Amino acid sequence: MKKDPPSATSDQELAHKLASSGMRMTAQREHVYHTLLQQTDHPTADEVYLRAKSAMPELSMATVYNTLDALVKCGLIKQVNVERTASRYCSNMNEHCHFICEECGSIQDVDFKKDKGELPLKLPRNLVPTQVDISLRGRCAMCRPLEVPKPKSKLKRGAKDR
Amino acid sequence: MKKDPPSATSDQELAHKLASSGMRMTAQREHVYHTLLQQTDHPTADEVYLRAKSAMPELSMATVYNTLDALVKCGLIKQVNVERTASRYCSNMNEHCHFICEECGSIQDVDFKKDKGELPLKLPRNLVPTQVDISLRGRCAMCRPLEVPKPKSKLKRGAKDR
DNA sequence: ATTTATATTTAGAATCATTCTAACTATTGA
DNA sequence: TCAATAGTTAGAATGATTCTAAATATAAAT
Repeated sequence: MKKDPPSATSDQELAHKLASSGMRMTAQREHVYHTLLQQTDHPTADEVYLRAKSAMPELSMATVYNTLDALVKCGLIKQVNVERTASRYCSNMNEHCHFICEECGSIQDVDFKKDKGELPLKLPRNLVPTQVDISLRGRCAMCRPLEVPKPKSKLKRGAKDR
Repeated sequence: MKKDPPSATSDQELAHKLASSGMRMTAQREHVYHTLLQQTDHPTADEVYLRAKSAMPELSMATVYNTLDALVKCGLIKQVNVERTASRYCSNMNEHCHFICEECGSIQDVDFKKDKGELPLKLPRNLVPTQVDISLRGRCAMCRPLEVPKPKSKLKRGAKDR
């Protein structure tokens, strides 16, 4: 539950990446970025705004949008569009995809396997994708009614449920 | 270029699928559906509205939205959300995914291979996806600058830069 | 340090896709 | 033929995002 203090490494990375895209390091950008690092759920711009505003009350929504754009352009965060509702933002920059719970709307990261081969697609030679987005839909563990395993005749079920 | 006349088979399928979802067959639904079948690009609701309206001028935008919803619910069309802009609609009901051109915005269908194995994902056992969406981004054949073949060592580089 | 140029922030207005509302019309079934 | 239900319509409302223009901060050049 304890949150890390703003780490020098992430600040340096931020400053560096911003600079290499010709952008300046500002208090707002630093703060919004740290807000994103603190909770690795997938907040909307509005949620980022509310969280960040509590420690920086003058912060505006417009700045949050500008900053999120800037961070996406620098390659520090990802914009996640799995629903038709508000965009969500993700500070996990490892290659991964998303599982969206149709019940509660939560989003979880799903990693690729190490030896990710080719996708099973009939992709014409003249189409060269630079990016692949995969999203999965279903019910998360919390929302799925617990499956009652078929009772095995010999074992007593549920012993460890207590 | 010639378009097929409304086919009896598709009308029957429409009537049947609507009925089995407790919905009625109406002139507007039939017309919107045929509009979608005529051009297999991936029109937005607005584009469907404009195309359909030309032959049925009293048609309203609200009805187009209602109808597209109804058709999606019946399993006759798919809603395609690859951009943050307006939803697009697709009458190709084969399992497929989409290639979006970052240059011109066009969308092409990409089929899965027959023997589509497992996706290369580290999917926790407690997550059971009911739907998988894959979208690819890149430049389509039209927009990709023709690849200049690598100059062989004998040729003077830069000669053609003049 | 002071000035100048440029980037950033801000509040609020504007936009765009979509959904909602409420009155009207069409269809179905008693 | 009448009542019940479903569908259509125009326009208002909504929600996320972008735009605007003025104010402020930062960096660069004297």
